[in-house]
Amino acid sequence: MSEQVELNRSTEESKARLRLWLRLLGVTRKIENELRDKLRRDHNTTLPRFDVMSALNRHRDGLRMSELSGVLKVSNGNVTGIVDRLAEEGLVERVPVPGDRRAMMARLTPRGQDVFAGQAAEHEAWIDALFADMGADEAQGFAVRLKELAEALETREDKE
Amino acid sequence: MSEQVELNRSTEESKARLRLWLRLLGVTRKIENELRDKLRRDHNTTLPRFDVMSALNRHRDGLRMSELSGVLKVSNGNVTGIVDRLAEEGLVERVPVPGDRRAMMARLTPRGQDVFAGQAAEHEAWIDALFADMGADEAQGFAVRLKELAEALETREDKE
DNA sequence: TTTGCATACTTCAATCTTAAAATATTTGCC
DNA sequence: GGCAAATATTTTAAGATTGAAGTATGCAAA
Repeated sequence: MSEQVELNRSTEESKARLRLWLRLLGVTRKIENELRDKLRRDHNTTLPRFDVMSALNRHRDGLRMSELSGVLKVSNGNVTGIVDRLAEEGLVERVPVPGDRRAMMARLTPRGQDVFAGQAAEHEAWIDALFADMGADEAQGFAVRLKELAEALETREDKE
Repeated sequence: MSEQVELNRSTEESKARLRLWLRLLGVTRKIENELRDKLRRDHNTTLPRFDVMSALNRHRDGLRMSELSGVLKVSNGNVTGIVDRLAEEGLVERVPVPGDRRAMMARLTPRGQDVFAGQAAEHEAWIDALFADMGADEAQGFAVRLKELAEALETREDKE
């Protein structure tokens, strides 16, 4: 009978976690959709392009293609295509890595930095408005907890 | 000077919200990638296919194509393609809506229900493991707060 | 009842995305 | 030095995704 109780508790717990996951996914998609619309409307760009430029903006010396895909949590081939298109427009450039001819650094061009600066300022204001419901303290607490969760995920043995 | 203080406070607040958003996005992508791998490895399917079947499973009478895209927060054209592929495999079927010849209901076939049941059981266990860091109470509190945020987002005037 | 706008869905072109194969280079081992 | 395995990136094919255009049907006002 205590096992029955345990089973019920466990099932309830897993249901709670599942609901949390579905909420997380729903909120994230909703916000992504809003940002996508605004980026297209106001800056004639896309979310993946913004993400790439944002990552490169945080790393002024540039990032290797593989580091870029790692940061963005997308595949290698994916960033190849996005960087190709940004490079065609002169917003990003590929720079060879001294000492390793296999590798390539991607980095913002001066024009890319200018263009991104305008996008980023608005982006921050959009986020600010979308999360208006949440004060700074709560947002920070939330972020800290999510960071712990992320670390737990990284640490996890991927045996399953 | 008090305006300077206000500006600083406001900027700090918006930075905290931005960090929260980046964490939310990062955790969501990480988990999506894990689920994608597992679905492919163990069930030879994809995340969008699972999402469609999951939505249809929660609505046994079926959903109109437009309801389906609304629930999943993706475009109409997108679900058309995914339902096409699921229908080819006999997992989903399209049913005309009596009284409105423009509309179509998508619903799981009996085989689709069987196949999905197997996927869903494992999916719940995966989520349970991924969120092992978080107890049921915390997960529920988190979910409640996200729901409030989602409602605030829905209510927001989209004037910007 | 006809005409025009709205609705539901599909199609289309472009971009994004993944997983796997291919290419080029580096590194370790003998 | 030379070869095998590992690493960094690109290419490829299939699927996913969007936004806009196209098609068919419904609805409502004149």
